[in-house]
Formats: sequence, C-alpha cells, structure tokens
Amino acid sequence: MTAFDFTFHIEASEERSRAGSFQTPHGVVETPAFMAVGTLGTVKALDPAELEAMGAQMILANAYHLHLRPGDALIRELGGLHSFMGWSGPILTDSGGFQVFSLASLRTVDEDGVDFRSHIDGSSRRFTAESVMQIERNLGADVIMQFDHVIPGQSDYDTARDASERSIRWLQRCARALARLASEDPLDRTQSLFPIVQGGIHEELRRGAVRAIVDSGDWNGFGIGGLSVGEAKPDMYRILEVVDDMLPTTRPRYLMGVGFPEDLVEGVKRGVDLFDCVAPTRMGRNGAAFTADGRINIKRAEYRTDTRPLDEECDCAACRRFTRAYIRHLYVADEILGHRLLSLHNVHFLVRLMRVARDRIRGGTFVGWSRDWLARYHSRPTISA
RNA sequence: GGUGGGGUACCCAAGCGGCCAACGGGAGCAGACUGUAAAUCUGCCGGCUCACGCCUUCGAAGGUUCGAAUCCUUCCCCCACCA
Repeated sequence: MTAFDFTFHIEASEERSRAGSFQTPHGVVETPAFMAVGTLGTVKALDPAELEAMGAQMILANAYHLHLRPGDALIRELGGLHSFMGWSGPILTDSGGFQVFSLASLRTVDEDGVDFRSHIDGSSRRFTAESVMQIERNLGADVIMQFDHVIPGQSDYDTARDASERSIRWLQRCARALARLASEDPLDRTQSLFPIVQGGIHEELRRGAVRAIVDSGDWNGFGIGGLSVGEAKPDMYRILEVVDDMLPTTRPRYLMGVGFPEDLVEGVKRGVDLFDCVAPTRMGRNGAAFTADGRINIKRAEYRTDTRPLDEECDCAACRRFTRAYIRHLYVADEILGHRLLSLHNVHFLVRLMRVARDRIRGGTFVGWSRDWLARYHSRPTISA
C-alpha cells in the first residue's frame, strides 16, 4: 500500500522560478502559493468563506498551540481539523519547531526533545519527534512538518550546526513514528511529512543538511526553515540560492515564515513554491496595508480624507467597497471591522501576487515583470518621507 | 448669605517649599512587526534647538523665601451641603 499520490507537476519554469501544482487529499494547490496562517485553527479575523472567495488555496495551523488548547485528541474526536474549523481545503500544520525559537525563554532543548512551560497556564509539556507526529496525526492536516530546532538567524556556526544536525536526527524519528502510526490507521497514509532544511546562514551547513535529508528518503516536499528569524535579507536570499541549487527540482520547496510581499517575489525568483507568513494578518491588525507602491500605515493623519481604496489596483472586498478614510476611521476608533478589512486585504494581496506570479511564469514573463514590480514596490510613493 | 471642597499642560489626573517642564492614563503624531504568548510593542508629546541649553507654564494679582505648582493675602470661577 502506497501513500497518497502527492505528485508535483511543473507546468512551466523561467530561470529558477517554476509554476506547477500538487495534489492533496483536500484538493489541488497551484504554485507558487501563499498560505495564510491560522495558528489556532483560525486565520485571525477572517472567515473561511472569505478565504475561499479570495482564492486562498491552503492554510496553516500549529501543532504546539492546538495541542495546548483545545487539545489535538479533542480535535480528532470531533472529526479532525478540517471539519473542526470549517475549512475543506488543504491544510499544513507546523510542528512547534518555531516555538522552540519564539518561546525560547519558556523551554529547554535536549537530544530527545523539548520541555516547554505552557505559555497559557505554566504547566510543563514535553515535546518529542514522536509526540509531535502523534499530535499532527490527530489534527489530520494534509502536509505535516517535521519537529525541528529553530535558532536565531545570526547564530554562529557551531550553534547552527548543532541545531541543524539535531533536526536531521529528529526527522528520521518523525518518519519512523509516522510510518508506525500509518500502519495502524489507513487514514494516516494521506499525510505528507515535509523535512525542514536548517543550517542558519552558513552555506556549508545548508548544503550538508540538504544532502543528508535528500539521501535519507523520498520526500513529497521540502521545508526551508530558519530564515526570516533575524538574519539580514541578503543572507536569506543567498541561502535560498544555495538551497535551490541542491534540492530536487521535482518537489515543491516551502520557505517557512516568509513573508513580506517583496520576499515572496524574491523567493519565487529563487525557486520557492510555497510560503506562509503572519505578516498580512498581524500587520493588518496593527494598521498596515500592502499596496503595489509599498506598505502604508492606515493610522497616518494623511489618510483622514483619502477617498481612494487601500490599493487602487486591488479587487478585494475591502477595496471594492471602502475608502482609506473610512478604514482609517474604523481603525482609529478601534472598531473590529477595521482589523478585518485590513487583514482581508493583505491576505488577498499576497494570494493575488502569487496568482500573478504563476501566470507570469507560465507566460515566460516573470523575470522582467518581477524586476518592475520590485522597483515600484520599493519606490513607495504613497508614503511620505 | 454661610460652611466645606476644588481650579495643574489638548482631556483626565498626581504632586503640596528645592530632586518639577511637572508621576500616571487618554487623546494626538510617528515607527516596528516575517513557520502568531502580538487588535501588540517602541519613540515623541509646553516653545525654540541636532544637542548642551535657553524661554514661558500649574485660575489672576500681589507677598514671604536664597528658592514656590507647593506657604500667606486679596480677587475671579466651579462643585456639594446648609440657609
């Protein structure tokens, strides 16, 4: 019995960038694609129907957070995460590896796993490769990420090597644990485990990590982790090129936690197929909107009388109906609709950006288009100096 | 008319002889957020200045003092209760 047929098809490519699609038990994902982040089983402030309407294909949730609350066993009992949160499309779950980084003050790492102090109630929780696979199995996402060890972007060579090599050992344990679980329950054979390439900003470590991962199994896709965690942007782009050179072209590459609009374009240029980021929703809740001319801060006084939409070229529900002046008013008055409209627009902006990238790659005009797009985005004429 | 309480920067509100251009909060102005402990956090917020610093402020006017938002006198205005 083989696992679900995940096959990734590449339709077109231009230099490093590719346009393609892969199949999941909950539908096809066309790439390059941006996944909205729904850590707690909700893309903050947005309804799944709104995500569908804007063309969002796949979303992300988090094993660590859902394990703490409401509990992965409960979600399994209620029919799995798709049913629980009312999203029938593809879902990817992150493993909690990022929380090893973001909740560093609340955990200790050892070879076997990580002890966390719950940020909710202070209780002690133990996470290992095996326990995380059990959690992700209970949640039932289509793609599940290995448990990895994420460290700050500027970490030195020895620290990065230590975390990278540990992540590779944990990958092997994740794979064995998932195989064991799958043998007990046919449903689990539909989940694809993605390894995560670590190694910080050290090219030699990244190359070593890719080599070890590729040699150890036939993976349906690859996560590229440990970027956008404090390193300089040129370092991130450099590492992406190094990793792109070595990963099999026949599998999707998922750049974890990225990103800003410009990083999506820069990523696609370097062969990335999948992205996720909290930026559109978090920044939306914090008053920022993406536009083709750069980011704007809707709180600024200059928008008090601005009757244009957030982005004049956008066709999202917020831009079709509301002015900057109105959305600014909502935001300043602390009205929940302000947060919703900004989140909606920002996610739509990235989803649409990737749709345009796909079309451009198919048409063989991505490289030129991306150069112009980036120049315009960085010119930021809508923002006063 | 009497008694008591009070008037502090855009608003609310501490301070009650020097450490006060004056605690806090709000509003306002600007910035940051990249696999979400985030509808969060940071900075500015009397005037001039990059800054050192200087100037003008704590109802008004006088006074005491080396020194006052802080003490005294008179006046103006609010609030409560009594008549």
